This record gives sequence, C-alpha cells and structure tokens, in this order.
Amino acid sequence: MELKIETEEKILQAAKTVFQQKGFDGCRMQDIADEAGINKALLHYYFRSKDRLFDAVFKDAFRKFFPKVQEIMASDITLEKKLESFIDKYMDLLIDNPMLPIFILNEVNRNPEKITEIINLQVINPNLLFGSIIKEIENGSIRKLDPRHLIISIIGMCIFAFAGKPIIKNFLLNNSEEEYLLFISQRKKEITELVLKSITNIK
Amino acid sequence: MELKIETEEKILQAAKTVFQQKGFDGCRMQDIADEAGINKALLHYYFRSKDRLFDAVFKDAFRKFFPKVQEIMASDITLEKKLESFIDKYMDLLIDNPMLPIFILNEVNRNPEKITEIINLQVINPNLLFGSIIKEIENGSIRKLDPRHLIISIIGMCIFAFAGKPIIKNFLLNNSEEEYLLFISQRKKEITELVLKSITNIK
DNA sequence: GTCTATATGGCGATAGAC
DNA sequence: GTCTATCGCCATATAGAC
Repeated sequence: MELKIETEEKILQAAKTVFQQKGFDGCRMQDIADEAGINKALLHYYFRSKDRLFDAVFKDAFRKFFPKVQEIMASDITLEKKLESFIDKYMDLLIDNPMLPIFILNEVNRNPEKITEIINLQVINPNLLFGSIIKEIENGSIRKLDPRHLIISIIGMCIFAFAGKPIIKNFLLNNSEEEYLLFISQRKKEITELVLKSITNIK
Repeated sequence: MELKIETEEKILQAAKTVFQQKGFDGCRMQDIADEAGINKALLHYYFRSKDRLFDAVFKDAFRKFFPKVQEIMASDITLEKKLESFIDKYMDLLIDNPMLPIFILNEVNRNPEKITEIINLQVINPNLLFGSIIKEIENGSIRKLDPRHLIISIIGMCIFAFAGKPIIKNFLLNNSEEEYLLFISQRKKEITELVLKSITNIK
C-alpha cells in the first residue's frame, strides 16, 4: 500500500531528526513516535527494535557524511579548483545538516566496531584525490606535503564550525545566533583562502 | 578523614573515565561504581545524583578543554612562535586526553544551555591572542585574515584527528592502530607547517 | 496497519543494617 | 563511611482488539 510506504518514510524522517538531535542513548522511542505523529507500537511494527531503526538512520547519515567527490576529483580542473569545489560542496552539506558531524562522530566513537561493518558498504576511494595531489607535488606546483593530513585538516576546519557551534557562539560571538550565521557564511571563503595559501610552493 | 577524600577522588576519576567513554546518556551509575571498585550507593552518598556527579566531571573537563594559553600569548615571542607553541601544547593535551573533544562537543551540543552557566566560571580572553594577530596584520608581516576563523581552523585541525579517529583509522590507515599513532605523531608538524604557510603575506 | 494496554527489565535513588 | 536490599519509575518491546 502507498500508506505503508508513506508511514515508513515518515518514521525514518522523524528518527533521523531525533537521533541526530539527541543521539542513540539520549533518544526515546516515544520521542520518535511523537515527531512522526504516530503511535509508539508502530515503530516496532515497521522496524522491530530501536537498534534496527537506528541502523537504518545511521547508514544513511554515514553515507551522506562522505560527499560524492568522485566527479570533482576525476574532472580536468586544477587542484586549486578541486579543493575549492570540495570545500564549497561540503560546507553546503553541513549547512543543510548542521548536526550531522557531531552525530556521526559521537556514535562512531561510542561504538567503533560498527564502522567496520559499514565500511564494506561504503566504497570510498581517496586515492583519486591523493593521486591528484601527489602529481601536483611532483610538478612542483604545490609544496611537499602529506595528502592525508591535508584532507583531514580541511574536513576538520569545516566540521568544527558546526560541531563547536555552542562554544564558538558563546566565546567568540556574544552568544548571538545572527553573528553565528554570519560567521558560517564567511567560513567557506576563509577556509579556501587558508588552504590555497598553505599549499603554495613559494618559499 | 583521609579515607573519605581518597574515595571521593576515586569516584571522580572513575566517573571521568566512564563519562568520557560513554557520554552522560550512555553511562550507568553501576558502570562508574564498577570502575571505582565500590558500591553504587556510595556514589549517591558522595554526589547525591548522577547530574551532580556529571557536573563535577564536566566542569573540570571543560576547563581543561581550553588550554592555558595566557602565558604563551602574553609573552614576547613572534606570532609564528606563539601559534607553533599553542599547537604543540594543545596536541599534547589531546594526546593525553583523546576522548576529551568528542565528550565536550557532544555534551555541549546535546545541552547548549549548560555552557551558558559555565561560561561565567571560565574567564577566557581571546582578545590577547587576537590583538597579537591584528598587530601583525597591520605590520604587514602576515596577510589580512579574520583572527577568529584562524583560531577555529587550528582547533578544528587538532581536534578532528582525535574525534575522527575511527574514521581516519578505517578509511586512511588500514585500520591499523600503529599507523594511527604514527599519523598523530606527524600531525603537530603538519598542522604547524600548514598554518604558518597560510598566514604569510607573499602573493 | 494502527491503536490501547501491559509485560518485562533496568536504572536512579533511598532505607536501613553494620 | 560502606554495604545489601528494595522502591518507584520509565523505556523497550509485545499482545491483542479493531
């Protein structure tokens, strides 16, 4: 029935919202039922247990956490453009899903074994990007650096602006939501500038 | 009595360990009692409630999360040396407390009001560092940039190496703990290099 | 498929003996 | 100060009517 599918989708959507907000341990099945506007028993009818419902949500979120960068990386633009494009797309993703980083990082640290299962589903090929970077190093067009560290640095700079929101807001921005939004809107440019400056080969 | 103090300290130590590992919601009073090698009722005898015990642990952790940088920033060394010294000390702190970032970030996001209470205890003066940076910009010795973004970038780069450990290990380092430790040991130098390159004023 | 009612277990907290 | 035993509640999960 269409109604069946609609309900299942409604549950997944509600679960996504509540799990991301409160985390697995802090979330109650009742919270999800309320958010979905249905009864608690229906959750178990569709997903059998809290764990299974969580898995469905988590796998989706985890996939999203790693943006589709294959097209960017495979394309024929300069490394600078690739990095700029990556930061641009990743920040957009985080703006739309501000709780995603803290959600993923938290669950993955509380339950590190889980990630090992998921990795099999998730075919990520960092070598495409790494190859791009190494080539530029050999060209001499950027300075010698470890591509893995560069990527981790970029992701860290993007993520912390969101995972650290309450801290940033309080200590740096007078606890003003408005100033925080402004800060986030500047962030793309600031990160891109920082990264591009940092990889230049001028001594 | 000395015994009293010893027990209280034992509880705090155990609570710190377990809360950081599992988070407030995922942690059970029984877990802490086990870790401390005492009875569950004793926890309530000393700290009355889970909330109060958590507050004691959290305040301590939060204070630690912001390293004492006053001396560094107030000293008479170059900005480059200041940043290098900050990264050095902060990374050392995180190496000793690898779960600290995910713990703080998680709790602060789940309960953003809490930070507003704590901020009153915590006198942080970012202006000391910011002033240092702004002066160098006016000197023309570093490029024009927003000091706030620079700091958030540095902290993000440091933190993500730890908060993202399971992900980094799995996707970048063949799930090898040994390689991860190596990666962390290189990280100080990589971040410092990246930061110092990024702020230079050469076009 | 969706609901109400309930079983079952676990957790925070307290009472009370020693 | 430290323990055992227990209360009272709340969360997951199921039974069963509609």
